Amino acid sequence: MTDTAPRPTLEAVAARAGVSRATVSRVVNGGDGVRDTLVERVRKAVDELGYVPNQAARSLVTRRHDAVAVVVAEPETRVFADPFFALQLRGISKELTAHDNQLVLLLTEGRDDHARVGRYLAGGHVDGALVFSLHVDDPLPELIRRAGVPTVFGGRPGWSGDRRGVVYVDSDNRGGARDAVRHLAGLGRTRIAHITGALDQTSAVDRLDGYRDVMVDADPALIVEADFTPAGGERAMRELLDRCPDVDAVFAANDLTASGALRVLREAGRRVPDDVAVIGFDDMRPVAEQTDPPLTTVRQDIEEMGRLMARLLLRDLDRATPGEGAAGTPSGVVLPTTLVRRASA
Amino acid sequence: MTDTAPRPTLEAVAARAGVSRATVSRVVNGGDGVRDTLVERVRKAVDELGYVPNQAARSLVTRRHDAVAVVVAEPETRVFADPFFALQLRGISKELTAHDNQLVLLLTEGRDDHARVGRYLAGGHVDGALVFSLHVDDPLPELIRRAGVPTVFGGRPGWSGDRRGVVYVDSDNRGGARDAVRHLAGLGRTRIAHITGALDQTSAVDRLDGYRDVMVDADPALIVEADFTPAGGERAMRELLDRCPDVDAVFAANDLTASGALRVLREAGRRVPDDVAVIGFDDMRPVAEQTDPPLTTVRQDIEEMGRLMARLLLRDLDRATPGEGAAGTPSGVVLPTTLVRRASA
DNA sequence: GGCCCGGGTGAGAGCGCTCTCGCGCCCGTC
DNA sequence: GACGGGCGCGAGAGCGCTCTCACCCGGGCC
Repeated sequence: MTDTAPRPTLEAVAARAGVSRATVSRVVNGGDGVRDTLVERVRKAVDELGYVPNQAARSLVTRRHDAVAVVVAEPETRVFADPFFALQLRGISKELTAHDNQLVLLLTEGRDDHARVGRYLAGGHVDGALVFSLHVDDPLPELIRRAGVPTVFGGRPGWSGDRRGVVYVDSDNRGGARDAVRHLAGLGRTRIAHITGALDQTSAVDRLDGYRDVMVDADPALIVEADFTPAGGERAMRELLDRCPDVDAVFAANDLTASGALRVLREAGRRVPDDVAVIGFDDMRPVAEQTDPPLTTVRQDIEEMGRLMARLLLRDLDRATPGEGAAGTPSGVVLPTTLVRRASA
Repeated sequence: MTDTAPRPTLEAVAARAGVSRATVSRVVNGGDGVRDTLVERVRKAVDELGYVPNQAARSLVTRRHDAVAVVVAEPETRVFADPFFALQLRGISKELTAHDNQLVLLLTEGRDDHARVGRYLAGGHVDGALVFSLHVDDPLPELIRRAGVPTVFGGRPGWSGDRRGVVYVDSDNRGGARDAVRHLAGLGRTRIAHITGALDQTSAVDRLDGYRDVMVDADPALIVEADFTPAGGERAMRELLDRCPDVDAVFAANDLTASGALRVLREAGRRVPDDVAVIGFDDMRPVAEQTDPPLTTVRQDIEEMGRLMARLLLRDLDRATPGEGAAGTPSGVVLPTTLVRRASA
């Protein structure tokens, strides 16, 4: 089966159907303005020959690629530590597939790669880009702006540059955090602590803000900075127990952090939730369901985030004029979160 | 910044450098056989104009795309439940990037999608494919064979079709399983059980085989089938305790399964590792390190698997004649595993 | 019955690149 | 100093497609 049978061209189909290349082209691209009998004949020829349009030739003239780049910053290790990434990708993929677009994945690794990505995007190989850029100092957004490629960001971008026309999709980190803390307060807890995420990411900042929204005049000692990792959660929890032995609830910036905190609490002989109630964030199933006790946490619809990002981008691409006259475009879409009650709070 | 400045073409660069298109093309593609002074002039013009070659035009004539498809079967939920997928992708991405190849991600969702993937691959949009196809009855391999696209599989393909010339990369599931079981035996355990994975996947079958290699005349009651999930692990462990209350060690097909088993053991009041030693497989960090006690497990170098797959494919693509005369091609490459000792065994 | 209008079709010009040729020039050789 | 061999370069064709434009033909109108 290694016959390198030359793939049939438009020309071949045209010859077989007894029409011109132009007519075949019309049929292949929708078939408007072609007599039914001819459409039929051409379709038949296409089938018989197993004709598949040459995308390269098509792109050359249309300047359309029907391909979208998904850019993921690797340092975003969080992205690799949990199924977040996979789920988001799944949402994106579904949406793109439904619109016959391909997904070109660009994983970046440190600073050097930014240039590569910038070059690639500027090179006009794809029609648009979906970018996950959650760091505050990320140079990527600026590069992308310069490349002039329609883009939707995943997560509220935290950089300081020109923000006009920036489109992003995020979950309601702040609202979710508020719900979590309110839930703890509703349980009668009064010494509610917060272990933050890495504060160079907007999601961590937003969750902290949500906590503060509810705990308006919280004891500053109840806020400990961590980094979204279990080890960070352990460290923070130890510090917390040391500083505020009377702590009776902890809202952790994510489930991994919560799992670390949980371990330290157990070691310290504190019962969860009786002595200390704990809530996480993300609803990372493999973690949240396996902790002891299972973790109460804030769920976000990750797959839907991906879908939405893709949908927004495609809508943008379909607008004939990619000019930024798109006044109707919302610059940010925020998806709701829900509190998932398990045993830890 | 929405200036749709027409991207410079070879022609433009040629004009600016005062040479012909052909010369610019030569320089852009390596610059052999061009005088240094001219190379210099052309490079300068390229920089000044910010010239980026039009990939579509290039592909049209070279029939090369410098792009590789990565096909992941979605039903492979396992792939989404752990960082396996992300890590493998990372390895693949690194290797492809190093060779200036793009990564086109194809996520399939049920049967209907197979046709889509087949069409895409047959459409000659990519130079090759990396396919994760771990199911026994998967129709994908056959489709791919017919598409005539150079392909490397991730995981030993389990299908029953024509196997000649099939290239795959796998970890040494069988050897790793042997190591795990031998370790348990070395601890003096005699009633060593095995909770299998989903046996329609070759990895599960191979791990079971490895167990059997060591436990040549194992009590069949010690083998319980599960499905790679924590819930499956719980169910299997309960059954096991019921059937063989004297069980003193468990080798679980993966870490998730082990975590489920661990929970049941704790509920049943069995101490780990004192009463029952437990070993997992995969070294899925977020799980293996968070269990109580931390899980002894078999680690595989997942990222390296990805790299290797990409490397094999690229090597294949570089061979001018893609004909299957490649007698030197190993049909399968198996990566070693290592036992990671933690507290559970 | 001639004219015009319009829908359906085909001819042909490119899109931006690569690659084959062939020409010219410089060097080495006798 | 004439000649042959190569190396460096440019001209030009063509990859497979889209899209504009002009053509043809039938029907409605005056």
